[in-house]
Amino acid sequence: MDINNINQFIEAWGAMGVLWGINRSMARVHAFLLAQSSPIDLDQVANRLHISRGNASMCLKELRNWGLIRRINQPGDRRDFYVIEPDVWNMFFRIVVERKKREFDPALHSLRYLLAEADLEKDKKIQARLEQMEEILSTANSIMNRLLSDTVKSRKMLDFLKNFTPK
Amino acid sequence: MDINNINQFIEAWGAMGVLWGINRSMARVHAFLLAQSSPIDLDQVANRLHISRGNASMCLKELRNWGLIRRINQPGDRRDFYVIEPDVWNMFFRIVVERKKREFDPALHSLRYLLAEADLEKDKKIQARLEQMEEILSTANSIMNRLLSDTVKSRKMLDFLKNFTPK
DNA sequence: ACTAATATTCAATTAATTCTGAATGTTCTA
DNA sequence: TAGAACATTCAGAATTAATTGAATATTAGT
Repeated sequence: MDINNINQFIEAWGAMGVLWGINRSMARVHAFLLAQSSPIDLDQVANRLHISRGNASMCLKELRNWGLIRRINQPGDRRDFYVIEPDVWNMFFRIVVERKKREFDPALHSLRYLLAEADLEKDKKIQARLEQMEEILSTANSIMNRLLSDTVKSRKMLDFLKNFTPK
Repeated sequence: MDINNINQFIEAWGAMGVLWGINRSMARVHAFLLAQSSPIDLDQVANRLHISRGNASMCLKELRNWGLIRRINQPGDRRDFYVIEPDVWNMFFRIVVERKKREFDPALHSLRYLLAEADLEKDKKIQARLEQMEEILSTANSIMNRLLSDTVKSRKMLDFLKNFTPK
């Protein structure tokens, strides 16, 4: 994989990351590590992507929180090195888990809170609408919880759905 | 539903919107319309949420692009009025369709482009990783396309999954 | 315990996004 | 076709988010 292609990939992934709620630097760091086969240290990340060491440090930390990369140590070397999560399937799994936690769960929580606290008696139409929303999100929530508790199960589910149509 | 509860809901929904990539004003306008049972015009939106008429106009336009609200006309009234998409299930459906279009599709496209253009021969490990990513995203893509082409089918699928565990 | 090498934090800066409101466009009525 | 009522656009202002880099912390070797 030559330099130009890696650069192109890094920028494409970076732009895309912005679209789906991961900041640009973090997505670029992720792309860079995806395109490397040996461990990379903080300086290499900062130099290659032309970002500050502080920013690189924060991006690597955040990618680790998402479970997308791993920190490893080389014997006889004090520096921290980073590699991409080796199981690709697991990588997507982590992204879905993280996004559910950040986006979906607060939405459901806020809706439930509203239904519990608000005095909706006066407008049945609105109450019915919000209750229906809660029901749909609850169903989605329990399906996701069941699937995301088990990588193997998720993978089987995806394979199953590939050839399934409800009638 | 009293004023305080509506206000609380609007702000909660607004904050949440930011989390999941819809801007604050747009999410607040959406929340306001969700909590109304009769059609609302642009002035009412701007006044109630303390935003400019220009901003209100853009938010209403964007919500219409997402398919989350409808513009209607009252006979004998020149103003445009807006109501929430009446079918709640359809509302979520629209959100998923729109987010797939904006987030998922460009990701898959950029990955496919890279695989087609890049000279990956030199590093089989990276090539294998990217190909596996493409395969997973392609599978997810075809499942989504099939489901999202048909509201009724989607609904049935959700009901089916509620009680299904792959073994 | 001191020094050197490396990593992290965070206040200040820079960049990106959102919002405003005046200008402009559209549509209806007379 | 002129004017009134309403809607939309978009350049610049205001706000919010991301980034830098100097200060601070951590770790390992001596």
